[in-house]
Formats: sequence, structure tokens, C-alpha cells
Amino acid sequence: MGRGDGSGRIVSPEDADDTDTGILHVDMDAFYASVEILDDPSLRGKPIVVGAPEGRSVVSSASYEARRFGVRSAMPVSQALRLCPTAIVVQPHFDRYVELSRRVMDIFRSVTPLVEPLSIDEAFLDVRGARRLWGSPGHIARMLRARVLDETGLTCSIGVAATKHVAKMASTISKPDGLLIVPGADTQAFLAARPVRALWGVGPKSAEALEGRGIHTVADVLATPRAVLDRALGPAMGDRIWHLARGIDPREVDTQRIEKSVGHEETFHEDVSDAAILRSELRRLADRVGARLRQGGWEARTVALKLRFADFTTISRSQTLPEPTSVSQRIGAAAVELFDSVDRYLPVRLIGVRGERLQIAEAGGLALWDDDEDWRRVEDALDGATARFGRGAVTRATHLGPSRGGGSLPSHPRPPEPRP
DNA sequence: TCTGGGGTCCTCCCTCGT
DNA sequence: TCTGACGAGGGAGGACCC
Repeated sequence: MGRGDGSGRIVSPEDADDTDTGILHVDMDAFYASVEILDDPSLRGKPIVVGAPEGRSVVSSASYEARRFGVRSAMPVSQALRLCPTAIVVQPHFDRYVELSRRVMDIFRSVTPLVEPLSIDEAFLDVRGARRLWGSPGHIARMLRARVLDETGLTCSIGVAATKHVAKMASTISKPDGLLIVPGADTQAFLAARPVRALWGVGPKSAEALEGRGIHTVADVLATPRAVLDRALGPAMGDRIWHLARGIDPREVDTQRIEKSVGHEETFHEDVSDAAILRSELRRLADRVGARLRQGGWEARTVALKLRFADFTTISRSQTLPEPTSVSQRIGAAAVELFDSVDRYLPVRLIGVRGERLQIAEAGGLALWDDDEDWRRVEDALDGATARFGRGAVTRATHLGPSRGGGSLPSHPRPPEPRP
């Protein structure tokens, strides 16, 4: 079960006990690859790898046929092709994934308003208040699986449990096209048999730290004194693991999650040493960051630069601005300033810019604009002011700018862009 | 053999103000 | 005036997730 290659599918029977559950985790199966197969049925049954065939691309998604050869997400495409030489490499079509994601999320929202999208292809649902209308959580999960297949042609896997953490583990184990219900009373037994790596937040490093102390399964975690977990993982992580292993996860389904930063980064086809090219690339990335900030009605308070060198060492530098901004030129200038302060000893492989966000309404009486054209005029004015008078002028102009939003929060902020 | 891009959260260290 | 303790906040980097 849960072997990742599709050979461990589980479907809880119709009469499975779903007492004391109510949280669903829905995860689309091999989402990008499945969408490609949906749009080109001749690919069905073949090993599919979604990613760019050239350059330094990695696998975004792989069909279960490819996974049987050991192909996994985030693996270099070149490595995937060595493992599975017959794999068909398909260029991603993100617009199409976004469109289908929206349709799937709409299906979820037709059942309960308590939907927390985690990424483009998965979401938590709280259906505890939907029982009278739709039936028990197990029934709702079966209905959702049928509706997603009917209305999109795609399959998904669903975990049903008392908490988000257990629901997520259950959906992972049941894949593909699976359904696993873990009644509240079975939570401890369900968890105890799992490897520590299955716990949310335990990656390769944490697993190594735990296994080095003889802690291999969740049952081992239960038998380990809290202080040992704290020493192995640090107090915050130790605390989290201690609770998760006991099935304690008080996190509610959060429908209002907001992103705290906006960034863009790019890996070059070939490493770059030319500082002028790198600065120009930084400004281009800053343009994109600024545009997204303005689109969402946000400002960045801190600008961060990320550089990865030819030897794969990665550094970051950040700077808190005197005034929050969404002006691309200001963000770019800060990024270039940070870049110039770095001692570059090797060619650069990757470059990135990130703005740590601040809600504009929290920025202290700043104006709101809801029209891109307005934003462009404001930005042009601010950029001009910066060029002529320095940053102080921008501060004044920002505070004195026209306000059509009346200073109130937008009632329907635009949703964050999906993460491919 | 080669390692994307978009994020969040945590820890450690340093600086600064009290 | 100097010094040490302490907390807050910023910055860097790592781990993790999809």
C-alpha cells in the first residue's frame, strides 16, 4: 500500500465505519499526467513524464506506468529517461491544469464551503456540517469521487478521518483512485504502524535524525520521551511530531489562507557569470514580482535575493525596505543592491527575487486601486518621482495617491495564483 | 548523474535598545 | 560613563511540501 507506483490501491467498502470523522483530504491522481492523457487518449496506458525535454528540467508529474520504473516527481528528466527509456516526455500545459483544478474545486465547494485548497491538485474539506444535506463523511467521499470522475474524467483519492493530518496520510496510502476511511477510534492503531517518514513535516533529514536514535515507526515515537524528540529535531518540530503521533492535530480547515510572500526564480540553461546579464535578469524577475503584488493589492516589506552557484551552493540575502512597496523598479533596485553586495566566486546557475508581503490595508492608510490601468499610471508616476526626487518622493506620492477603494479591504481579494 | 519553481516554517546568530 | 542581561526584530540558511 502507498507504494507510489499505483500498486497499493485501497477502497474502503460501502459499509466502512466512519464514526468520528469529518475531515476529507482529496488528492488528484498524477494530476498533470492524467490531464495530458485526458486530452490525448492515445497516451493512455503508456509511461508519461510531464516536463521539458531539454535543458535542466525535472519531472513535474509522471503516470503510474512511468512510476513503476522508479520515475518520481522532482527527478531530472534525463534521469527519468535513463530509468524508463520508453517514457514519453510531454510539455506541461499549466493553463489547462488550472482550468481543471478550478472545476474540481467548484465540485468540492458545491458540497461544503469549508474547502482549503493546498495546491493545484489537492484540498482539505470539512464536511461535519454537511451531514444532513449529503450524508455521512464516507458517503460524501464516495459521491465526490464519482462526481469528479463524471464531470472531469479524472480520478482522485480521498482520505477520511478526524483530523487533517490523518486524512492526508489516508489519501496518500489509498492511491490511486482510492478511498480510505479511518474512524476516530482507529486513529492510534492506524498511525502506529506507519514509518516516521509518513508524518507530516518529516523529510529525509528529520527521518535520518530519528532513525539514528532507533525511532523508525510512529509506534517508536510514542515510546520516545519528549526530550529525546526535542534534542533530535528541535523543540518546535519535536512538539509537532509528539502531537501528530498521538493523532492530535487541532488545525481547522482554513478557507482564508493567504500567501505571505511572492517570488520568482529561474534556472539558466547554462551558468552565467556576466554581472550585467544577471542584473538585467533580476530586474525582469522583479517586474513579475511587482506585477503580482499589485494584482493582489499587496506590498512587499522585505526584498530577498536568491543565488545558486554552479556548485549548487545556494545563498540568500534580504533587505527590509524603509517603506513597503509594490513598485517593480524599487524591488528591482533593492535586489540589484543585494546582488552587488555578494562575493560571487562561481558562475550563477539560478537567480531569484522574492517580496515578503504586507497587506496594503495594513501598511498604514495606503490607498487601494483595483484597476490595472490605474496601477500603471501610479507606478509610472512613482517611478518618475523616484528618479527625480529619490525615495522620499515615492513615500509621499504613495500616501497621497488617489483612492477609489475608500481605504477598505477588497471584499473579494483575487485568489493566489496556483502553484504548478 | 543531476538536482525546477513556488511556497512555509524553523533555528541560529547578530544587532540594537532598554 | 561603562557593562551586562534580556528581549525584539532582522537576516541567513536549512528543511520541508507540492
